[in-house]
Amino acid sequence: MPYDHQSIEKKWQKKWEESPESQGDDSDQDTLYHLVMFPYPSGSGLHVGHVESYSAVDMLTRMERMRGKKVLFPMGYDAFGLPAENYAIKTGVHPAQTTAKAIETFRTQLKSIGLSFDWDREVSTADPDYYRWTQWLFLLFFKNGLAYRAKSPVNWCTSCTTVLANEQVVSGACERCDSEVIQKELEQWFFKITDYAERLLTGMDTIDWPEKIKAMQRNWIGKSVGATVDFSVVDHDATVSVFTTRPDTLFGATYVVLAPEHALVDQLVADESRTDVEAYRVAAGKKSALERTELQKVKTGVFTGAYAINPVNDEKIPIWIADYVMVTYGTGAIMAVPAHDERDFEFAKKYKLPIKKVVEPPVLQEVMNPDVGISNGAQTQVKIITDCFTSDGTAVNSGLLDCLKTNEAKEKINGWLTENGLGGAKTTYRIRDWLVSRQRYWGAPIPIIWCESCGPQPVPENQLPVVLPNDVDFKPTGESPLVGSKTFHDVTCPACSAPARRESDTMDTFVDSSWYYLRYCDPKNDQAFADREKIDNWCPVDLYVGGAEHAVMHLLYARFFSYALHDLGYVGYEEPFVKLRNQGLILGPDGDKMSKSKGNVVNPDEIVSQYGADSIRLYEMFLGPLEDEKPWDTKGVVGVRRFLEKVWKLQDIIVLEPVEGLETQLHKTIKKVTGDYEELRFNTAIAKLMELTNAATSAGKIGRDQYAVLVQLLAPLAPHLSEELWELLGHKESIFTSTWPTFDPKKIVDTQIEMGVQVNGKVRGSVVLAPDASEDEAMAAAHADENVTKYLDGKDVMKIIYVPGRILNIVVK
RNA sequence: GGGCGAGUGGUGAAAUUGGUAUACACGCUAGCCUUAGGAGCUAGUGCCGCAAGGCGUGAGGGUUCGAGUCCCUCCUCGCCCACCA
Repeated sequence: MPYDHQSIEKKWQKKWEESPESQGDDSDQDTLYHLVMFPYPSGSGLHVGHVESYSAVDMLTRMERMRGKKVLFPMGYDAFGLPAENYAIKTGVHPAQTTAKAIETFRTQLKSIGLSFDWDREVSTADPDYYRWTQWLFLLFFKNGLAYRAKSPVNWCTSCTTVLANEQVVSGACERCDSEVIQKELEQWFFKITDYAERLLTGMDTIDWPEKIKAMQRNWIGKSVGATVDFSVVDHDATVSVFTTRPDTLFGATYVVLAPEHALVDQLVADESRTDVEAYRVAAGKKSALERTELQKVKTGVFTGAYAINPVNDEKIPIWIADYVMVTYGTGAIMAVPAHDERDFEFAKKYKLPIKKVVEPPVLQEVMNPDVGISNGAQTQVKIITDCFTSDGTAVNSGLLDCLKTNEAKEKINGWLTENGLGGAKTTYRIRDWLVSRQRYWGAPIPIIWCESCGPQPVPENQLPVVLPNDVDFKPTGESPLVGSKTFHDVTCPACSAPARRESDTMDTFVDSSWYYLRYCDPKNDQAFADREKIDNWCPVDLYVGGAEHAVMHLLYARFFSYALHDLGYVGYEEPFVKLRNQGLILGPDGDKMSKSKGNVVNPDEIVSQYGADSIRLYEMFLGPLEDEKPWDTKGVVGVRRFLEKVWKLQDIIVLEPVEGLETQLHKTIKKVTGDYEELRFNTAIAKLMELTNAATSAGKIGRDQYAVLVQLLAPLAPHLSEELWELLGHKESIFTSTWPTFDPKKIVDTQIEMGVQVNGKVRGSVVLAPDASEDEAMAAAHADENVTKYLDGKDVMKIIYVPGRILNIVVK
């Protein structure tokens, strides 16, 4: 009987559907929560990249369940979002229809690869029963001061006349129509993620995440320790406050720069400079974010005609505006110290501004290698960029700071600034509050009602969800399509009953995905987003797997939500995802990123029908380490398919008694495979299973119980085939109700091992020995090897290094 | 400019963490079988060399009995961030 993947996979998928494996009730003690990033249900269906991460976690989940753990492993859909809405603009087909159809397709595809999701817990963010709680969470944040409304510059597409999210701006242009994106000042809704900047930073020390993701989040949060310094303005009743990380260089400040958008510019600018300053501000405002950052080669600026007083030495220094200073960072103003900052140096040279040296570089010093204890001759050369020195050193020309090292000088000047009420130590963060409102249709409506007299009022909880209306025109106008819906827009104020209007913006879809893993814990609950006990039973998530592209968006937002919900008493922990792993991109066969335009997209359906679900699962895991980028090679699928066929054929050579010669290898395989699965190292686990299969094939026989163990080890990877073989072995119950095999430590000890013999460090032969053989025995064996003795003849043995079981090295002269 | 990571056969990749480099698989070569095969089986396959032997993990140094692995100096590639004061 040949291995017929199609009938086997159909048969078992049907059985799993009819009697899904119990995932345990919510009061179980021995629980794990395995999570994969839920997909956006795109019209093009499941991608091989989805298969990669879902298969990996499915395998670990199946093993843990066989080891007696209750594992929550849910799936859902991140169903709101732009593509469906854009499709509606083009075709008039309602996003709800497009999305529902795509979800159908995804579900069918996911089931076709035999993933053991708990389908009872499936969620969709576009479902009113889901977004009702997204809205509820918005109101929770609103009532607790974590959601607020403010004016802010946002990305504006001139052609689509609509706001774009940062991620929808590609190289300064609209991703949809490729036209220019400019900055526009609009009033928007924000979440106060900045309140959590420090905790989001320090919390990372407690979680097992890839260093790369942590680094990206740290960089995004952008903590910077320094000081503020207040400069009074000559002939004006005004103070310019600047932020600097080098307060120790205050004596070297020779001018002050404000961002063009800085609020004080209007007040300070001298009449004779007004025309120039205005022209510069207009020009800067027109520049896109792209131009302002990428055309950084040339710095430009304009003198305002005003002067500031350096508080530490009473020097009168000019105030400039320049767009190399960002209004959004620090105080939007800097003190320029050209002698010790490259940007200021460049600017000062261009505009002939004075450069004053206040830090002396340290002298050259010899560095001792602490490991060796002797000088290795390496030296640290101080970095001198022509006349600009940016490293630490010793203060000079700095009055009270003279002769102090940079660190000491910082401390001293900060104290002085504080004492004199002129500023002092200050830490800033680069992260900005999260802009969550979108002038879009296909998202969760923001549950706020605007009243002339009462201001923004939360929609009463018993009126949630605020359901998306259907009487809308999707054509972009610059306003949310919801404005056009009379049934939606015109309401009464919940506080005073006066006529009022409903907020017409919807929420960023990242709000939906910031809490979805909580909904899985209790997906049918209509009293709360989830029951606290159920959350605490499963959460935090033990293992989270998904793409690295979400490093500073979803993964940061979800952490913020978790911290906020913790503080408000809704969850019992701060960090939501204890362990995170990123799957590497699967590239096209040509080594390029898969894309429709390149025509190198591999459709998993075709692989499933031709080779089988078990083969595609196994193949994607066998490709290489989960976290690496790997090119797809359809020919490689043949290899794992052959392996499955070999396993299938082993049925023909089953014997009743265990085959002695396979016993050690079997137990070593149990050990290796179990450990590898735990670490998500499926490629080496599969290789080990192949070796065992090859060994059994060569031996021409395998014991019935030995075969059963092999099938069990294979079960998480190739669930359909393993179920079938398990049944053929005479079992009535699913293989996944069986107990995961354990190895016998006594059986993994080799009685004989092959060991290399080196002469002067070069391998010259090998000997077969007991692993605990004595040095004399090892030497005797080595002398019996003529290739070894050839190199020993006529030489004196100086030294013998013998590491039992590892190596014998004979040093001769 | 900053951060993270990687360079091993023709290809995807292994290497018990300092102990016989290239496991496993693809591909390729030869042979067998077959009407045929994008099927199966057997053997071979790092490089140079007829051989003995030599050389081999991006390059060059170092430590060590022994280095893909540790240390130093470089080179190349990938990803992310970037006028952040």
